[in-house]
Amino acid sequence: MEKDSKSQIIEVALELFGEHSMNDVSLNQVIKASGLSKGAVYHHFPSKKELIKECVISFWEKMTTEVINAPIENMPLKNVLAFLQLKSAEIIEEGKQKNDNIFELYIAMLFYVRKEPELIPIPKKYFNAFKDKLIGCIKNDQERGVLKKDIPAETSALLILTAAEGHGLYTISCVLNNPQQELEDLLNQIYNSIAI
Amino acid sequence: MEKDSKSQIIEVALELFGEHSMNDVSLNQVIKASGLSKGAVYHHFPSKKELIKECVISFWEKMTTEVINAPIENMPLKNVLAFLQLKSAEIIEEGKQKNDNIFELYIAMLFYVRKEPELIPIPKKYFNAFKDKLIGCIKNDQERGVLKKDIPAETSALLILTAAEGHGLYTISCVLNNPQQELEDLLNQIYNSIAI
Amino acid sequence: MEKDSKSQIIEVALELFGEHSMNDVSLNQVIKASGLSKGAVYHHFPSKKELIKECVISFWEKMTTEVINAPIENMPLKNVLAFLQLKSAEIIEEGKQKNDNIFELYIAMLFYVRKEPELIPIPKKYFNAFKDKLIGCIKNDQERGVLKKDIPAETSALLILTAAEGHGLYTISCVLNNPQQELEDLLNQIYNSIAI
Amino acid sequence: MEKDSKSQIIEVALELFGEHSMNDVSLNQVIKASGLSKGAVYHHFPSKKELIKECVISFWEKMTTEVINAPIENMPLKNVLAFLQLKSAEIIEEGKQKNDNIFELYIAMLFYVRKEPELIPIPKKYFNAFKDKLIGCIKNDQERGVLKKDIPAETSALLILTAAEGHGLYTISCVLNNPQQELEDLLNQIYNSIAI
DNA sequence: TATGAATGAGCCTTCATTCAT
DNA sequence: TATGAATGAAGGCTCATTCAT
Repeated sequence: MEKDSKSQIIEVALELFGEHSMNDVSLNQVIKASGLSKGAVYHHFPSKKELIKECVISFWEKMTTEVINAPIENMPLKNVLAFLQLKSAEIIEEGKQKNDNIFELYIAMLFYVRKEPELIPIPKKYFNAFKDKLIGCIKNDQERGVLKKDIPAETSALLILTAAEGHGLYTISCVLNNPQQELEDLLNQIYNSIAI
Repeated sequence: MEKDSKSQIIEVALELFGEHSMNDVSLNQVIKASGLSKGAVYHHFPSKKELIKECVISFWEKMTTEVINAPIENMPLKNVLAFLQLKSAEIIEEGKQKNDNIFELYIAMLFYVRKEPELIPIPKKYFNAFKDKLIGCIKNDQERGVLKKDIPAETSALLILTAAEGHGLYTISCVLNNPQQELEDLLNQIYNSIAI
Repeated sequence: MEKDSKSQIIEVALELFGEHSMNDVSLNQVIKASGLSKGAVYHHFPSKKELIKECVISFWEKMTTEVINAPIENMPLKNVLAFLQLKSAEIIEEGKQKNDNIFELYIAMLFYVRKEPELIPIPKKYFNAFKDKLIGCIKNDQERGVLKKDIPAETSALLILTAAEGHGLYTISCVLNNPQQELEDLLNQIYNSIAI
Repeated sequence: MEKDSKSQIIEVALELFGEHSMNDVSLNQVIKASGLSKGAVYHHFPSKKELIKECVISFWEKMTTEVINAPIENMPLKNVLAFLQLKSAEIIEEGKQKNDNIFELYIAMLFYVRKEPELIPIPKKYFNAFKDKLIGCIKNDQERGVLKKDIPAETSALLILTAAEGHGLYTISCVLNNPQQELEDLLNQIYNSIAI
């Protein structure tokens, strides 16, 4: 079955991309790890570039689904932020234990898109899905009278996202002293600034 | 003079690293661009890795000096934020016109350090210098009664930095619709939340 | 068929190793001489080291078969020694005419094994096959009453081998005046000392 | 003083040649180990080839002096053979403990001369000195009625030398089971065959 | 669909050597 | 005498890719 081999290759490649940098993973490694033959891989993907492209697409699709399925809907923002902290802690911990680093791959995936402009919509979809979910929660809380109504939900959501993103970057570059505490402080300050 | 050739090579390499990704620049390219011979480069740097290391160091030193010399001291925070927006716009514009992208290199430099833990202090110094400057401005404004005194300057500074960082990341990954406007919104919201 | 290319490469390499010293033969030379491409050679051998290893194995296997097939069985020792002299003369002559030198390669092969201890059994097999053949002849002659029975065949065989070996070494280092005469003298003296 | 630097370089080079194979030692290594500068070495030796040449000469001169000074004169052959065994054991032991291998270097030195025929007389001198010493001892013993007079001392000496040489070769190629015992057996058999 | 042998450009690195100072 | 910057050929090796089977 074509489908099987193909998606298996993508999966294996993504795994390797998580362990090393995308640039440092050769097709040979993917081939060896996939257990298939050179010809088989080239049968499914005309070139390495194409394989990577499909990996990027697959990656963002997974991320998007994950966000869409995140049990955030109708949560008070307070809880959402706690959820974010938890996720962050998880990723950091995982990065320490395993050899891979999801966040690093995530950044690489974000960057990759620049070279293939037709792919831009894909991470954008993820980003917007994320932002929209946040906006939804914020608006809910505004309705419930928990958050100030005169601060645009859009900007608040963006602030949460960018701050978390920047914090992640600083974290994996080992520039922060106590990443988890600092993330908590950041999100708290944001929350307090928009809470009634 | 050794100094000349060596620093020239670093300079040329950094330039190339700005145009393509650090990983994609071969020593041959550096050599060709430097106008020197293969042997000459290897005379100054025992390996490509070492050359990159010195480039990373040089990069962060430049960045740190730039921050330290930034005419931010004693500025009201309002102006500092305007200054940040200006800088951001500049970088974005430059990235569009030239082939290089300072921000992408900046991220790569941040990441590189993970593989060479002894280098971590170097970007950390830059980061702290930046944060300290911001904290200074915020405390000044607090003294002057422009900013709320009950919000810790430290966290506010970190919020500005992470939000700007995250915004940069989102910008170069083409995920935002109107980056400059959105940065303005973000910084405004932050400012308003801490202003009296 | 894999076999063809692979063994062809080994053959070509062994030829070159005979002409120059193993160390002085570059993979490029092997590649050029084999008529294949760089990639093809690396497809069959993961590294130069591995190629050399397989050459060493192939060399000793050939040598061993040659010894095992040598028409020495049941010959009187006298004739065997004459046979040895002939072989020696042949090798010396060949070395003078062609560019290669079997004996030099032989020594190199003997030495190589030190760096790859798992290969030691291979030349050892050759050596023992040779010694056993000699021992067989000596014992035969002892039975026939041609050679003294109180001198251990084992040591006599070893004496013949080591003396021939040492003589070979001195010959190719041009230290002897009349190698063939001297070899005859040596073997004669050994023979006489154990003959009745 | 030119003499000092020059002979120091040779000494250092010979040391390295003992540790690695002559081919594998680069001038850079010699330069680094000598503590001198590139230019300095090239001031003394026009090329690597010339340096090696002088090392070869120096090596054989040392060896020759050593033989000439060996306290063998007037010794009964019996003792000389015991002395040889001792020396052999020493070299083997040293090779096991240190990283270097005198015997391997010795062979390389013997071979080297083939490429530079004008050097042939140098190891030849060593070889002849050794042989002559042995001949002297044998003749002494013949006079004293310990050794048979009808066996030419020349051939006996050569037999001892070649057997020892061959034994050495077999020893360092790990082909023998009990090198020291076997050397003793060999020399004993030779001795007995010429003793009265 | 799948195999794996073959290709050749290009990568990082080492080396002997030259030469201005 | 001595320094060390510079040269460029060559070495071992990797890689994406092609293609006959």
